Amino acid sequence: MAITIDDIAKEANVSRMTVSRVINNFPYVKEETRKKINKIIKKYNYNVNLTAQNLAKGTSLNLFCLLTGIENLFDTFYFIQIIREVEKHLNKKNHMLFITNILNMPDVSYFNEKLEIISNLFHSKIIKGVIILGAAINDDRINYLSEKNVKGIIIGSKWRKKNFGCIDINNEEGVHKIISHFIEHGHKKIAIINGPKYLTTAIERENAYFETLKSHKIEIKKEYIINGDFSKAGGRLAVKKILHLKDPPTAIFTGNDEAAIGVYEQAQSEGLKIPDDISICGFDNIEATSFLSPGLTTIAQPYSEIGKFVCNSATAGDFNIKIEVPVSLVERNSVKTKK
Amino acid sequence: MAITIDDIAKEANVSRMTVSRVINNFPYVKEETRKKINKIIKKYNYNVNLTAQNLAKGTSLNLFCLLTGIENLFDTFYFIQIIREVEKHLNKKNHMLFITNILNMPDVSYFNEKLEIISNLFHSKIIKGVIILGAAINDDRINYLSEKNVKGIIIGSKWRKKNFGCIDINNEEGVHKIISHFIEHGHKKIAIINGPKYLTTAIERENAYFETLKSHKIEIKKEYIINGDFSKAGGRLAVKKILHLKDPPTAIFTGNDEAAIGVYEQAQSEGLKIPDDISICGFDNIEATSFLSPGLTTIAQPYSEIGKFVCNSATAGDFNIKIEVPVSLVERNSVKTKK
DNA sequence: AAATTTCAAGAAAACGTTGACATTTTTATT
DNA sequence: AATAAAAATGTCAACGTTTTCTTGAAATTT
Repeated sequence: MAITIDDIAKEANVSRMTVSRVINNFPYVKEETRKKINKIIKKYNYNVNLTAQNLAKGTSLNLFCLLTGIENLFDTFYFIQIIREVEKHLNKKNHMLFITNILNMPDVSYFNEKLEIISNLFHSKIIKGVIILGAAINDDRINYLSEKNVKGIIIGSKWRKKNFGCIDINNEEGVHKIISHFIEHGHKKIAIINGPKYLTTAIERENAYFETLKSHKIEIKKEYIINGDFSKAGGRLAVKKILHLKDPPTAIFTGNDEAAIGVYEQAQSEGLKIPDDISICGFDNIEATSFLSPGLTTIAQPYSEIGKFVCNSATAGDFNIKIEVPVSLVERNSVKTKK
Repeated sequence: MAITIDDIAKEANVSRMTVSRVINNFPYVKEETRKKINKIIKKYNYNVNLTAQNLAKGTSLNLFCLLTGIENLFDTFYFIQIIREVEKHLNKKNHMLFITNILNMPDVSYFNEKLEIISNLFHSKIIKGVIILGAAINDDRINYLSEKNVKGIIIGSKWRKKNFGCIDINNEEGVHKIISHFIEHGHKKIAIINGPKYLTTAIERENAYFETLKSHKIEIKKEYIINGDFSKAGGRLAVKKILHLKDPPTAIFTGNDEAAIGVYEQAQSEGLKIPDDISICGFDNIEATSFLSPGLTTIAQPYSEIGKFVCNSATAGDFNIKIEVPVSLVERNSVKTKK
């Protein structure tokens, strides 16, 4: 049906091989012949068959599959920052990113089917590897792929699995910077809205909160630890609880920026002024917080750098990495000195 | 390197063909042989080579590529609703959706390279078709792909191109419902914050605004037509302008929901009460507006239905469609009767 | 018991390319 | 002009499957 290399060869009165050389820009083709062949290729709108090419060459296409779960609108805020940067760097290396959506729920129909396809695409060298965002501890998707010897990189998790490298930020460092920032501003009553325990991110941030307070000899109060889920709704709920305490905190560290958005909304809707009545710090520096007023002080993830690491490792086909990148404090206006 | 069908055949002491029959679940293999072969396949973790399979069969993988431009955070709000539904329906038919990000900017580096890859993937039967979201009039990406005889579907645009079908909502109907809704509530001073002229969506909505006002014999005021860009910032800016009019409108139709978010923010930050001081209607019913208070009255796109149409057409390989789906008014609390 | 049908399996070619090697043509050197 | 070197092109097998055709054995019918 479609035009093949043989059709072009016949029309040009040359062997198939000469056409192949032209396609692949190889030397040893007379300029005149090259031009003639190129003209015919244009004329017939011929496309190399990547399938045949791949089979013959034994090489892989420069495609990566980024696995994510975009059901949750707000996860998307974080994912999108990473995706943009990973993509930017991959583009530079002439690689292409495909995003696909598979929730971490093995009982959802098509869970196995889709992962099976990914596995097959990988082993058939159609995709070079998988990049996963938002992986939980014991993530079922990764377990499945790892078992099938699919290789890839996990972004934003310390949980590790055979065949998968991982890259994550230094959460301890970030939390330390936040808590120190609060303390420097005279705060001692510091609450935390933590995240779900199936994320290493949440665990690390919570533990670092404990450690830092301890090292500053500040008493850890149970009432100041609010179980959240890194969601906006969780942020709102947490504020409602905290406000009714006899001795409310003066500062809140929300485990991520999304929860901070909820905190802002609830606090402001209850007539509280930020930062006068309550100081807040987030974590992640997602673009979506740029709409908050006053500006949210938070920890910036080096998105671009993460993208670069992922890209280098992925394009080199070296998935056996474990990288931790540093973070920085972005001071805006949500923290005020306590008198 | 990787295990092939021949390796399995040799180990099982059968011909390659028998293994192939087992892989494809064909008859005429003794149950005993089948079991033996399956065991060996498991043992070696053998995967069919899709590349070879595709070449031999001449078939296509069940993959679709959804092309979008997620640079803009807010476009994402709309895209994600569509993507979710398209995907849901494709899953049901055992097809898989890959999302990839290419901005409609031909001068951006890698523009051609990436589109060329997509074209090749299509012609090599690795992807079955392309689905495009957020296409502009004369969209460069579509022009490129269409020229290369890549087939696909354009969602949310009336602009048509060879090899591409399109599916869109009835914008006239939606606008008519909004304006009528305003008028029924006693409003006659109705402003519009329109969208960029390179989107058929924006043009249709604006034209329908004129038509509907005319048919109701309401004078069209130039000051009530604000040039926006379907963005939140545009919404804010528009409100600033409108407030300083000597004779301000009592109702605002924002061309989409995103702009409505901006309108809410600006209006509320200036102390205006919605809907008491100003009534507002959006368009699209994106999930992100669920956070607005009071709830935004808007036009709901039948996302699920759109997804179904796209899916049916795509899986059938019939891209020669032109579908328009009806919309409905979702009444919430952003419109009040004018006394 | 012979003839027919069904079942189980294999052999060879094909899918559209490229890699390794071989051959022919052109150019440069003596 | 003969020879060597370089350039241009061609041949054939290979990549890992499936399709089509063939063969032999087993089961069924006559």
